[in-house]
Amino acid sequence: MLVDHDRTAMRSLAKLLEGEGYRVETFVDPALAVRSLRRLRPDMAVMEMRIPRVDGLDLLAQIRAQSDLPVMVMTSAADELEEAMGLRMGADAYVARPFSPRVMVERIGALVRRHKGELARPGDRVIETGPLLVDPNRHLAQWNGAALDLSATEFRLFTFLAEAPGYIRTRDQIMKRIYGERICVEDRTVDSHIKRLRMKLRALDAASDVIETVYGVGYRLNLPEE
Amino acid sequence: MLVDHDRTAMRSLAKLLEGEGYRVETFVDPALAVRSLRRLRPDMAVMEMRIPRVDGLDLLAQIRAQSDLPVMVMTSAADELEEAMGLRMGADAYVARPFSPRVMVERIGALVRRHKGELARPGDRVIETGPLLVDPNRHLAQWNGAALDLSATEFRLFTFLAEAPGYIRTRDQIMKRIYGERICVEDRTVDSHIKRLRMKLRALDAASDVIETVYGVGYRLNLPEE
DNA sequence: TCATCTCCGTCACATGTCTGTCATACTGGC
DNA sequence: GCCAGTATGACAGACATGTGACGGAGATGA
Repeated sequence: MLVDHDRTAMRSLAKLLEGEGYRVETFVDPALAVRSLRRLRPDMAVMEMRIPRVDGLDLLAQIRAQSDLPVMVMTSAADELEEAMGLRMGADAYVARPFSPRVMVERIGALVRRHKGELARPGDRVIETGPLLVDPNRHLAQWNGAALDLSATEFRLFTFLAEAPGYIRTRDQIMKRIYGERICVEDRTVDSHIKRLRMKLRALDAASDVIETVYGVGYRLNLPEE
Repeated sequence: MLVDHDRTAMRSLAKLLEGEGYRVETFVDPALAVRSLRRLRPDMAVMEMRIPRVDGLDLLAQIRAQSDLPVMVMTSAADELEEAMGLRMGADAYVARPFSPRVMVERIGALVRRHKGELARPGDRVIETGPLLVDPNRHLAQWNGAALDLSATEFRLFTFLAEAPGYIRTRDQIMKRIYGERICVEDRTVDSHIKRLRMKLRALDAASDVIETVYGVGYRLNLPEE
C-alpha cells in the first residue's frame, strides 16, 4: 500500500515495485487508505510524510491500531527525516528523498520478509474481508455472520482460498497447502472437498458462485462487488 | 548467462559469481547468446542494457520467446534504470550500476530460487500496459477494463503476446510457450486459437486489429497509439 | 473393547467445455 | 493469375469437472 499526495512520484514508485513482482495499491487520501486496509490486507505500507502532517501521524496511528503491518515512512528531506524519527511515530523504517530505487526496493523487500517470517504460520492470521471471516486460531469461519461448520480439511481449503480472494489456486497448490510437500492423494480429491464446501456455503446463502471454477486451471474465491 | 559488451566488467562479475559456486557463461554478442540458450539451458540470464538498445530489447524478447528464464537487467546509471522499467521490458529484476557485489549475488540467488520453486506457474508478473491488463495469478485478462473470458490455452497465448506488445511471435515460439519443448500439434492450431482470441476481443471492442498477422512470420499484439 | 459416528479419499457416471483438425474460402505477395 | 499463407466454421474426440455413492480409517463415548 502506497500513500502519497504526489500522484506522479507515487506512480513511478508503484511501477518500480510492480516490476519486482509486488502487487501495489496507491492512495492519495490517507483516510481512504485506512478504510481500505481490511479489504486489501497489504503486506506493508509506505507513506509519504508530505501529506498534511496531522493526517500523516493519524494514518500511522490508525494503521497501528488495526494491525501490526510494517510501515515505511518517506520524507522529502533529510532534516524532516530526523524530525520524523524524533517523533517516534512508530514506523518500522524511515527513508529520506532522494533515494535510489534499488535501495528502496531492497528495504521494502527486507521489511516484508522479516514480517512474514515473524508471522511464521500464515494461517494464524485472521481474515476479515467483506462477508468473510476466517480465524484459524478459533477454527471459525463465517459468511455474512453465519457460521460455517467445516471439517479440518475443508477449513484449511477454505482458508487457503480466503487468503487471496480473486486469486487462482491450482489443485497442486491446494494439495501442497493441505498435505504438505508429500502429497499422497489424487487431485480429484480436491474436487470433492470443493463440492462439500459449496454445499455448506449454499446452505447459508443463495450466492452459489462464491467458489468459482476456472476451467483447466483451478479454483478461486470471489467476493461480491462492493 | 551473462551478456555484456564490456568484457572487463563482465569478467569480474563472472569471477564473483563463480566464487559463489555458479557456473557462468559470458557473451558479448546478444545474437550468439540467444542461439546458445538451448545448448546451455541456463538457470537465469543477466544482461547489460548498454549493449545497443535495440539488440538489448530484442535479446530480452527472444529469451522470453524461448523460455520463462528469469532475466535481470543491469543499467549503467540510475536514470537509465527508470527508463528501462518504464519500457516494461518484462525482465524479472532491474539493477543500476554501481551495485554492491554482495547485493548482486543475493538478488541473483533469490531469482534463481524463486524460479526453481515456481516452475509450475508460467510467470506471476502482472502486465499492465495501455488498455491491457493481464494477471496470471488471477487468470484475469482485461481490455479497456472489460474482462476477457479466456480458456487456459487462450490465456497463455494472450499472455505471451501481451508480454511484448509490438514484438512478433512466430508460431514456433508460441507453441513452445504453450506446450513446452514437447510439441505435439500442428502449427495451424495456433491459427485457431488466434481466431478465438480475436473473436473474444471483437466482442468487447471495435478495434479488430489488436492481434496483427505478419504475413509469413507470425503474430503481434498492437496497442493503440497514445 | 465395542458400537457408532464423522470424515475422507476414491470411483463411476453424467455433463459440459475445450481443442486439434479438417475442408473450404479468402488474402497478400510476386 | 498463381501460389503459399491465412481466416473461418464445423466437428468429434479428448478432457475437465460436478455429483452421488461407497467403504475404510479414525475418533468418540460408553
